[in-house]
Amino acid sequence: MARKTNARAEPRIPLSKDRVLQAAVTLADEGGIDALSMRRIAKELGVEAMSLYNHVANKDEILDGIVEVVASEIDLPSDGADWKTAIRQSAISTRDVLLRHPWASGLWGTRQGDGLARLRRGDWMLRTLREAGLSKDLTYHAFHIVESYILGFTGQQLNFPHEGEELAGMAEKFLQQLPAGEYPDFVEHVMQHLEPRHGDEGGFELGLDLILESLERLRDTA
Amino acid sequence: MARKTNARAEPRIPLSKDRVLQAAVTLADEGGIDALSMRRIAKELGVEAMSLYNHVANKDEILDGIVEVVASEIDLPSDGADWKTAIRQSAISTRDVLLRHPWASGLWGTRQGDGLARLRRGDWMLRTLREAGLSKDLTYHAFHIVESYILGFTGQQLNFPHEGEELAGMAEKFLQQLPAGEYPDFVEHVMQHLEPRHGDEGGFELGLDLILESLERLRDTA
DNA sequence: CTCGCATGTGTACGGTGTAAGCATACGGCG
DNA sequence: CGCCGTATGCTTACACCGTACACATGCGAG
Repeated sequence: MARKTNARAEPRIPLSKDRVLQAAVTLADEGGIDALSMRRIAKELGVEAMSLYNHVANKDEILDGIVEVVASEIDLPSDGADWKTAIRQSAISTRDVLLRHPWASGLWGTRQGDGLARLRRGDWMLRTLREAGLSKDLTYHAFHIVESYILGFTGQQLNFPHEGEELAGMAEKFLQQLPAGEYPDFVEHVMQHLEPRHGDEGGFELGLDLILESLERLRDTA
Repeated sequence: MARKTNARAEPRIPLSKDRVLQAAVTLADEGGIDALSMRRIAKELGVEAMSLYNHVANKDEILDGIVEVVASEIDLPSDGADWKTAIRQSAISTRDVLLRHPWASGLWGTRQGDGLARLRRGDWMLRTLREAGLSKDLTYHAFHIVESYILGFTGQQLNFPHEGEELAGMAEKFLQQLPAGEYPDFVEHVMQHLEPRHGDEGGFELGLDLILESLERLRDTA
């Protein structure tokens, strides 16, 4: 009553790049990356599609942006701890974040990734390796190796149905249709995936520790 | 003159799933995965888009199919060689194939992958590990670790501009725009990418050997 | 020869990203 | 206070996408 304008009660929060990215992340989390369309993001924000373009250049910028949002969720342990446990923690955190946003690992691998959050993370990891005493050259390769492993493992894990229920059903159908007995080792592997003890929790850390210890050995023998 | 029908000289090869997949691979190789549309594949084959549906159920089947095409290009060394060199060779071949079809690693990581070629490869690798004397459990994890590394490393390499020329240009622009001196280790890493001696050839095999030797050590101490 | 089915075509629908032009509302200025 | 420029949002439109559906055609089996 008091104000003539603004009869609507809603405070009308203005749009912003942050709000757009936030909505995009939410949408992707709920419906997968294919659910991300400019029109749907707009609807989520109670707005028309073209309005988004006042805050982002195009859809690519949104994709880059949500990867950055995800990257900024990754823990980078403060310095002081042993380098192996530090990298271990951040690797696990990276994996957790990527599993929390199942669409992210695909984008992470596809986009250039020159955003601040990813840059900060890369720098942190390189510094940690350097301060651990790895040579310049070894650090260069170690970085690639560790990153490859984290991304590769997580991506692979995401392709598999993670919920036990779903896994069992899919595995059964899969085992039935493949040439009977022709690929016994593969069959065995699928069966192992069904064993409850392989929750794929230990698997990741096992390989990670393998790599970290190898790097340490390389450092000490070089 | 002889035949009344078939005035056209062209023999009119009939369509087939194989021809469709072949065209799709060619198109993706030339223009990237985004260039793959039903209409464009059809045009490549001198046909209308809807005709493709007589040979494939939908676009997803095409995507699965071209990943299979790629997978079937991978070398699986015949048994007999040392297990480490066998896996080494096939890993390198896998990487080469994925680099040859830059769109493939994305699909490889995204699709379920229950095709014959991928299945055959998986089985081959698992068998090789088993015959190398790894335990059931260790084989299970070793498989994931090696696969993760191959896919992760290759994917990462693909995101970087591979041609020296392009790399140099991008790196320069990149280095200029990032907060000056704030991320020295990352800067150093980018610089290392520019050094000719890091053609990323050795890098892949270095990490690979690291992993294989670690697995061997695990096998012998278990 | 004829019939039926496999193969290819044409059209249409709902979806996509985004270019261009228009409406409006708000902040800084006189 | 009033004005105005600019930032923000809306509308319309275009080209392209995957594919459902109805139809044309030609070839092989009876």
